[in-house]
Amino acid sequence: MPELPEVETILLGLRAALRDRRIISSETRADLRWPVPDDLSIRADGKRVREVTRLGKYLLVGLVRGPTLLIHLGMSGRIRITPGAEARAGYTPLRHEHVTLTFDDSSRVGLVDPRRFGCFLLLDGGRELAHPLLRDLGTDPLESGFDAAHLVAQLRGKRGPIKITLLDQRVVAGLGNIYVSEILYRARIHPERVSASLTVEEVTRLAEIIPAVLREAIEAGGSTLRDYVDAQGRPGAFQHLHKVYAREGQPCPECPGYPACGGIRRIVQAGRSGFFCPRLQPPLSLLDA
DNA sequence: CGAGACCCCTGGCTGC
DNA sequence: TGCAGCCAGGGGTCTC
Repeated sequence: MPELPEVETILLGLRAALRDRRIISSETRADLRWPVPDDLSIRADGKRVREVTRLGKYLLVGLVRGPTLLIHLGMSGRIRITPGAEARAGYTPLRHEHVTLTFDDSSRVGLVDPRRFGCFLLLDGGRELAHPLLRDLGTDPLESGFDAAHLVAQLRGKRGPIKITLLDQRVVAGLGNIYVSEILYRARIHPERVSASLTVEEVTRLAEIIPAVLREAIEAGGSTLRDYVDAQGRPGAFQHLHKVYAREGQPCPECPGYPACGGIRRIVQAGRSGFFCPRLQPPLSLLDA
């Protein structure tokens, strides 16, 4: 479900809600992709929140003199925040609310994830980046280290299609299926182009467009296709600004070729749908072969 | 190393 | 109304 813009939007809500809060108790009702650690209460209860951060699509809640909660929302996960005043009047976990934390002001934070592709793990404080799930993550496109030279280096030697390469979290941390289609459309790059065949000019364009699209999406509160809502329960609006995603057969908004061109195309790569304009995103460059 | 198939799981939608 | 089949914003693991 959530890609970087959605996770970032959730992060901002979570950070505001958890500032200086202390965990009073924690409840686990079901396991996610991996079992929720059964020593969660032992290690987390009584600990104060130090900071809430994000790495790619992972949320990290660091606790003072304690572990760091590592949360991934998978395809269908969301965070439910209930203010203390409301929770004191009575609190009922939602269907599929697999983990609930109660804080010192009675507020609750729940992890709701119907498909259970997400995770909720504990990392040792101070050694978070050594964890296998975080160790190999690529650069976050909103960080300063993400620029054209960096992306050129990342794509060097990559023979796979650019769409699949950009989805690889070791190459760029945080991109997902929606935004990759939107980004390649805006960069006028066909999703099947061999990654290493992109010209420096094209990669430079990508390196500018990737953070630009993500920032615009964050500004709009993310994309809601079916069930995404932020930590306060609000849907995003960026889906209204999608140019190609899930628009097969519809006219590309910037292409004069419709209806002769047949409109936006859908292709499947690595089992996932992708969308592009066949005229604005030509399939081959002279460097491909 | 890379690429592809398969798996995890629930729910919404479509077509019969 | 029921049901089968397909699809979904992610990603780990295994095989070749």
